[in-house]
Amino acid sequence: MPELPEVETIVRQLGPLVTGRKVASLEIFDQKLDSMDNESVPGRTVLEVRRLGKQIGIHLSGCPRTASALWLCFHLRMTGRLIWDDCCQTQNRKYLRAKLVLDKGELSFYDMRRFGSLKSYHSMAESLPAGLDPLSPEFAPSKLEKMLAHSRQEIKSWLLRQDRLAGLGNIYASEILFAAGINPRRQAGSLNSREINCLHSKIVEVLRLAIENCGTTFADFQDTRGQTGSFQGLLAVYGRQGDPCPKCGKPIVRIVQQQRSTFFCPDDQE
DNA sequence: ACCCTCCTGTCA
DNA sequence: TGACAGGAGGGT
Repeated sequence: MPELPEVETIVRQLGPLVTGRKVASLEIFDQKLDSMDNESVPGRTVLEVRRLGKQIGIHLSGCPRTASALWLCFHLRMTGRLIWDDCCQTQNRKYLRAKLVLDKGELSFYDMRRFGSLKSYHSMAESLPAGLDPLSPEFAPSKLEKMLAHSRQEIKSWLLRQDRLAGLGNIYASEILFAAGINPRRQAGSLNSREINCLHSKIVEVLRLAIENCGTTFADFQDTRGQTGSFQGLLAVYGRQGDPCPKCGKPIVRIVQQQRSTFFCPDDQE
């Protein structure tokens, strides 16, 4: 499920639930996550929960064994879910990959496709060579213009590059380009100043609106409380090939770029 | 700058 | 049976 708005939703919920709690244990059930050193986690206290791009970082204090603080970083990839106190047994236990047990409550990491990851770092920055967060104050039109300059990559593909902007994914890339009226096949470096300003403002607007709506949910439940987002009701083009374009009424078209679907309106996106 | 792959499941 | 799924690292 997770692009920036969904991850932000999880982080906002998780923060108040776990901050100040003490870690009792970290259980790993999937061999793919075995590189995680779960012995070094018990006894630490949760200091904060933060998002970096699409990653979720749980900041842990030092402990008697190790003085230095630690970041537990989750990346949910396609099907990862972090579920707080799964009392309702809403999730299929078969996909339980790890569990962080606190002095009160527990956080379960489910992941059907097992693309997700859990690793520990001494700082969050080292977890990924991440690009700029599009919701950070540093993200200005001039900055976007510099990043786009000379790139011959198609703008849709460029928007998915986490080493440039960290957090956009396949849904919001299509939605943002539709809102900005920019054809997904345009070369990134070919956008003029007017288009870049528009793109910049739509990136921020679409992400903020999606966060206000707790993200997009396709399957049943997603977030830490098993709640669903509601932004799927506001999607203009994603998954809507053949549906009438909200602006002009002509059919939305689906194309494939780098083996991934892109949805757009050929009439409204030049 | 692309294509494949990692997994498991659903749907046409 | 084959296409596709909200992601991204690795190889060419």
